Amino acid sequence: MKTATVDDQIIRLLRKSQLSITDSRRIILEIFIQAGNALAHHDIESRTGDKFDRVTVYRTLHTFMEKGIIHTIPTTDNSIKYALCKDECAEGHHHDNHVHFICDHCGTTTCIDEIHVPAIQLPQGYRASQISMVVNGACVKCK
Amino acid sequence: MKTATVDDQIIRLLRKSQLSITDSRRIILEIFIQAGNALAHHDIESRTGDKFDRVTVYRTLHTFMEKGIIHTIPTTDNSIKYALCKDECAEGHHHDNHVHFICDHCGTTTCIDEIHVPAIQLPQGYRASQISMVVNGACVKCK
DNA sequence: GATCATTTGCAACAAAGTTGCAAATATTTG
DNA sequence: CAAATATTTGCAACTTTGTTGCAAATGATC
Repeated sequence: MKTATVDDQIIRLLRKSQLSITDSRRIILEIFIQAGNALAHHDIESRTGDKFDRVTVYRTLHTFMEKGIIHTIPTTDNSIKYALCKDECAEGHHHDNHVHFICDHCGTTTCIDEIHVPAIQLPQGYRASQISMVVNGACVKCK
Repeated sequence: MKTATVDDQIIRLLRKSQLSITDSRRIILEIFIQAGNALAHHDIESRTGDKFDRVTVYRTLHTFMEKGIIHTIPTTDNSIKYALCKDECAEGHHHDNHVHFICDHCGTTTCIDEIHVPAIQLPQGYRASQISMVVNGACVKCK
């Protein structure tokens, strides 16, 4: 069965992150995997309905962040978007060195893994720890 | 007098944007000019005290955005930061093609005008309208 | 399967943002 | 310059978003 495989994958990921296997974590991870793109807290809430308390969703997202399972994408619309990390993300230390695309029409936010953030030369005195690049425009569907 | 000059500058800017000259607009613009870096809604509110209603600050920022007087800087902490645009910004159409720096220690957000966002090659089908680059790290003061 | 640690839901709250409407302030016009 | 008109502001009420403490429920361990 196909679902069983995804479920195995999820359980392995949670184990690896030293998290106990709970319904909310399983389901929220599944939502991320099925979505394939970045989701705001709100998106997750509307997808889980009233299966979980709002607070649980907040806490689950925080936990996933701490464990390096998801990462945030900066936006200008007062809504943090979260996306699944690739395997290289260590605990509390993200390497999401890829470009993010936000469609102005449908709002879909995608990680463009193929494209890395180009290096830049900062002025004297600045020290960079993280660089992120967000591209707005029209996505493949909305073009 | 020095203040008179700044005030003239502000009045000219508001006229140019076809906005009526009101206290809130004058004072909020002055705050931006004096700050020299990006400010969140909250920062402005704490600087104006109870001189204006909270709603007025929201509306003033929206108006400035529409008129291309300020632009937003994407952040991952659920707080939109606003910064003054350079003159090239047309109404509703921003060209803030520079790199933004957010200090992880003091939170100061600055526009690094000297450094332009490097061009990137998006995959087939995507069309970019705006690219923004945000660098996190330690600023000159906090290094 | 009992014990212990962790997670969840609930309630109550704080903060952030929005909307409609009347009063106040700007701008325009005679 | 003052009256007429247009715009902006403050207030009240509300929605949405995010947080915290604590008891009950669930998961892990032996």
